[in-house]
Amino acid sequence: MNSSKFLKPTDSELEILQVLWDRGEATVREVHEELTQTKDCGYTTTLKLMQIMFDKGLVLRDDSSRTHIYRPNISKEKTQKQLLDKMVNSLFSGSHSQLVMQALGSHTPTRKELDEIQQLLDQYKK
Amino acid sequence: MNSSKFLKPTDSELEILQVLWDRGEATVREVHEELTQTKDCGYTTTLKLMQIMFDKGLVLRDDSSRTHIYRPNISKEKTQKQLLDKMVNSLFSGSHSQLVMQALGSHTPTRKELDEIQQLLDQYKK
DNA sequence: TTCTTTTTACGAACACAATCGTATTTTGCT
DNA sequence: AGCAAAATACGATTGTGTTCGTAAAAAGAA
Repeated sequence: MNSSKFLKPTDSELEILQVLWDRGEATVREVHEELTQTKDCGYTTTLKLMQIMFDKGLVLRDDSSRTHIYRPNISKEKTQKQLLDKMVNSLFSGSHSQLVMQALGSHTPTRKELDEIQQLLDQYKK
Repeated sequence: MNSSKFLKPTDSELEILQVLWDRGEATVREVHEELTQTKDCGYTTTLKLMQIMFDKGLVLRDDSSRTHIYRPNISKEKTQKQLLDKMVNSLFSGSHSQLVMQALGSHTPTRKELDEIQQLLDQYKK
């Protein structure tokens, strides 16, 4: 009964989720260290954000020990799907293939990428 | 020298742009009529949004006659590309093909869609 | 002309995201 | 025990998106 309702993470929340998805779990300190390699903000800012995410149910928290340990409570795949669907509806008139075309068209894929996509396509053709 | 800087339209602004892209141009009334088929808001809300969009440079405005006429000032394609790129970076680690895979995987494409994508793929393979 | 309708303009209110300063609590070191 | 470092909790502030009420201006109808 958690991830069924549509919770759209904000941009900052996505940055944090990215770290949690990568590492599986992390402390505020660990997340903060990683974030500050890209952007610049105070420790308490990261802390506050993660507390809010906990309140929203976006992450789980183990507060049995002094330093709390956070884990994602929504899967990367599900989140990707949700935001992708939202984009398809708001920008591509609901057409997934339109989006695929645009994604493929706006950057030249590598050989490997081509093969991967081709494989998926072949699978559907059967 | 206008659309070079990265202007990210908000959700509400995208709804309005969608109408303008479809019709080419429209009055506030026309946009509002179309919007209220989906969502529910007052006329002045739509007006205010479009005025803000004008200030931001997202739309052009012909105010030579009593009722102003609005036209988009950013192309649908360019906007799609911008937001798609943003999503690829924030959610797919910069991998376009990852996004394509997810988009294809989360909904079964029609025969026509398959052919279109295949055609694009073939083009790259050469 | 006078009244009603339509449109634009302006500003206020509300919600929420993001940031940070400060206080409190806990841990570990001397 | 006493002190410093690290972590959490709390509240305030700022910025921005969204909504709407009201006023002013313009157009049209009686």
